[in-house]
Amino acid sequence: MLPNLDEVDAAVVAERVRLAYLPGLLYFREGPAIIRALTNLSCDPDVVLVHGHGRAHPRRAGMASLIGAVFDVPTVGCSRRLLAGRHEPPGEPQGSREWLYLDGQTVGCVYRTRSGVKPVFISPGHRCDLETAVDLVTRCLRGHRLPEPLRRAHMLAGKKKRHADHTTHRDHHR
DNA sequence: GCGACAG
DNA sequence: ATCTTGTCGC
Repeated sequence: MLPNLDEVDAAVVAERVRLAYLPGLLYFREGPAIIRALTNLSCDPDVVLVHGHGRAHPRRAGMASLIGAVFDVPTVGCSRRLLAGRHEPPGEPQGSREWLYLDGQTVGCVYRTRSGVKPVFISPGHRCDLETAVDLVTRCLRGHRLPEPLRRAHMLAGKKKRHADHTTHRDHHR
């Protein structure tokens, strides 16, 4: 939780993906697992930071937008790569930012979370505006490229996957 | 037709 | 995402 970023709850699930990844259709592939994980949380979050885009999507309906709609919870999208839109390159110093435009609309922000690394793409998902989205990500930074909640989720997911793979590939299962 | 293309 | 060699800074 803010402002210390202490972990107050966590839920991790392991599911086998059924669909191939298609740009713009990530939700169909990974949405189900995310929904299940969020359902397993003990506490309901005030906001969900999603590793993916929100409004910065060809149809303005990225993973963050859809996950937010499912639970009617505020969501913020934060991605490492651009999916749609155009922008000027942000300055090198940490904190430098540029708007992300798509079809004449400002759909996100290209933000340099730390100097020397590629910027991240922040866009509001559900029940959130761009200003608030950038503010949330900013307050979740701890000197790394990605905000702490996403790094934490990544680590937990990796742990879960390694354990699942290990368990599945053991001989004494046949 | 060519390039772009979340995870 | 996953794979994978090499380099850089705390």
